[in-house]
Amino acid sequence: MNSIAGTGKNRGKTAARDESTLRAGTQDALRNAILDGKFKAGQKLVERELCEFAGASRSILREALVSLEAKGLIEHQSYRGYRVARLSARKIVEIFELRSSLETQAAELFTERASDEEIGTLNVALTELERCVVNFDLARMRATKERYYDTLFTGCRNEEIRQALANVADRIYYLRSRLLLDPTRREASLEDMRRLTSALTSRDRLAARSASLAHLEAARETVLQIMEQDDSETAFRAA
Amino acid sequence: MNSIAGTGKNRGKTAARDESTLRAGTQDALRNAILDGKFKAGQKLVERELCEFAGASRSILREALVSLEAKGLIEHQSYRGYRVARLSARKIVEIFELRSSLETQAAELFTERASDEEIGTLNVALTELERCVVNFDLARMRATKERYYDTLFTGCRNEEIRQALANVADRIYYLRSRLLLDPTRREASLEDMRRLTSALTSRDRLAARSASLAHLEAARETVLQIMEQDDSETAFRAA
DNA sequence: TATACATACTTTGTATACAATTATGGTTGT
DNA sequence: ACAACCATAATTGTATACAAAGTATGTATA
Repeated sequence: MNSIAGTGKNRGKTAARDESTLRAGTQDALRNAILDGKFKAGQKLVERELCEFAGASRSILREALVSLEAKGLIEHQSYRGYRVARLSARKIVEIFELRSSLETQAAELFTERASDEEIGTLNVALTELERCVVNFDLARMRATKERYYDTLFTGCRNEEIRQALANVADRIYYLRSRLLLDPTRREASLEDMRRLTSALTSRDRLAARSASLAHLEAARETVLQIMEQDDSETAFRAA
Repeated sequence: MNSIAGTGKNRGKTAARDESTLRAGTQDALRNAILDGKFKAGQKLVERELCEFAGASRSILREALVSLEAKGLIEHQSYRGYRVARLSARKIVEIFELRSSLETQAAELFTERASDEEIGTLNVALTELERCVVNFDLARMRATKERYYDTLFTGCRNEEIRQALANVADRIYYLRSRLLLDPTRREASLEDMRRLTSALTSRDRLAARSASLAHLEAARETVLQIMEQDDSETAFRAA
């Protein structure tokens, strides 16, 4: 009946998408629910309930599910339906390796293709980031970091890589807040980004590559630590 | 009606997939039709006709289409339906850069994780490849090359990267035959693979990276040449 | 306790209807 | 002949009902 998708209830938290069709809106509503943790990892997704939640008919809902499955956000088993994707420690490592490979390539390409304006944007964002760290302004920090990476991934002038990175980001989105909050990491991360920014600004391809690699390696280590921490029980189970 | 999907008519040409549900079978049938060139780039895909072709109902068919769209094999426009994805020269370059990034990462990881058996398999495949080139046995060459890369992508022990590479391969599948046929490229390519295999065998990460990069760069150049060649008209149009 | 069975529920697939939008082809006016 | 315009057909988007197949669950029985 009444369509929730695209009518405001599920807007604003994460990026707005193409909601020109009901399917796109439904898909976006589900995606947001997953990213926001409304649907938790491993949770069973029952079609009937989702129809109600999204205000969509079954046809539309199922198409949305198929698309989300293709993007790796949910899993499917025959006659057992869909559930929110669960990430084992191994899977997370794999995704980080994938991300590493893409992000490093993006950084390299950026040095050759980005406009001077984009380089300027990076530096502005970095400066703002420094302020945020000092002021413990996490919300602004989050937004600024997003702006920084948006610029980086746009500046590499490769839509395929940008898309793939966006997908990867969605899949490990739920780790983000804890990564940002990690106190030991915060200063080191900033230093990494200073190095990266400097390399990108001077358009030094090799330096950009190595800075990017170092940053990602450090992030990966932090994630693994976090995971060991709450490894004992919840959330993470092998597929 | 009678379901064609998964009943033999569309089997054998390309890899067998999960056909446990009709949807999976339908999706696979369409994918094969696209890879085999039965549906050509840019061709309009009319739902009613596809239903008949795949022997599936419209609901199932549309789900299959949604999935193929997510994988980048077909494009969609609202109220204008689906068509087989068209690749502009720019898009091909982007995909090659994506592939480059993934494949070099795979090669690097292979040097650290592959079993000695896998390294053996690579060397056997390489030897066989040499023979194929001498004998102009293109069919066997194709199969052997597939075996080589399967081994490489499995040996890197990263399912995410393997999957992403499989996707990329699908999207540029139709270029493959022409790449293999290129006479100037064939010897050079073999030399590239000798270098790569040697680096992988000695588990030399850096050498593997640079060999992989060189190989991909050469392949990219060849593709661009081929494209300029038949650039004048058919097939390739900007999105 | 363990097995078998009955039952309810979920998923999968089909068919159908109708609305929304686009494509097509012809008519008209110039 | 040619352009704008309109009526109609074709296609896609959305919704719903129903049947078939498989899964999950709980109960009775050995």
